[in-house]
Amino acid sequence: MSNNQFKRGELYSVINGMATTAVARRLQKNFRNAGLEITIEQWSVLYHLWKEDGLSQLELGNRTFRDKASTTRLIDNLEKQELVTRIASKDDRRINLVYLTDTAKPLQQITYELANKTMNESLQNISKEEIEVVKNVLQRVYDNLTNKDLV
Amino acid sequence: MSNNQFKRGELYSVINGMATTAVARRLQKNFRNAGLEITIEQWSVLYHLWKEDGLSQLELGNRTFRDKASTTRLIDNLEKQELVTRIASKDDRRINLVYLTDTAKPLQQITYELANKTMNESLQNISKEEIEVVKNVLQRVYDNLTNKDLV
DNA sequence: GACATATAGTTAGTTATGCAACTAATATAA
DNA sequence: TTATATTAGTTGCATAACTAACTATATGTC
Repeated sequence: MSNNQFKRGELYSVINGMATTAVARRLQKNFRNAGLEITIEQWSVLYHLWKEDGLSQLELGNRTFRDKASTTRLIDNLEKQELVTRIASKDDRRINLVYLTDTAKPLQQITYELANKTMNESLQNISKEEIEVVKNVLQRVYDNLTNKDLV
Repeated sequence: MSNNQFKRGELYSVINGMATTAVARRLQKNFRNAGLEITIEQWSVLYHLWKEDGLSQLELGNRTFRDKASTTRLIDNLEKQELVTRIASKDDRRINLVYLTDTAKPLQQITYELANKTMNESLQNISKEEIEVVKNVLQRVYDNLTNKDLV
């Protein structure tokens, strides 16, 4: 069909996404070593709230590539740790708007630094041009799989 | 420190590995649509056994980038489905060698086809050269994070 | 041989994932 | 305005991840 076939022996290493998994693990380790109790999944939610506070659960799910059930539990856990609060929208009471608490705010600076540190560790000896190609290709892969229905 | 910093706004999309996640989800969906009951994680183990049957659990963990606890459960589930069996090594009874059953064998052909189909769907309009760059960079990222101790 | 150490695998505990079925609130149509 | 459909979020169920503590077997040293 397409002409872009991986050799079979290489299929798994690509699908597995070992590199991105390793980056996530390293970031988690860097959080833990700094005494931060949050998971990277929780951080991914906080990250988007620091950019724009008061998003709905559905919107947070979209931005972090999760379904709504996963988003619900993640926010449950963030609420348990008192890092966010749910506030029902005045306009539409089906919607929960998620807001950062004062506890969450000081985490922004330190976690950004740890994320940058992690990226530096990951990207040693990799050129800006290569990074651009990777980002671009991963985005196109993502678009290939989400912008059309399953055949 | 390094000169390869992502802009903050781009950090998450890279760390999250959205593309590889999307590929994994699509492969899972393609399995399900074909009536196959296995998860992609289970498939990743079968994949390595089809290449070389009778690996130890530890070796399977290494090849699929999992720790031993995760490998144990995955093989528990594969055994429940009667796709593999554990046989204690004669030489060292600590070691479980994992073997494919006759039930697993016919899955190889169909799952390889579905994996190739998934890769074709994912890699539409992406050139061989770009794919080479991505594979190379991801490998180097992985090496950066695993070939040395945490700072 | 006896004791300490290392290794392979298991188990417990916590978090996270996805799907499917459900509730509650809103929007649409008759 | 009442019945129907859609939407946002929750819950149940199953799988999977990692860490830490554990068991059993092997190895190494005295």
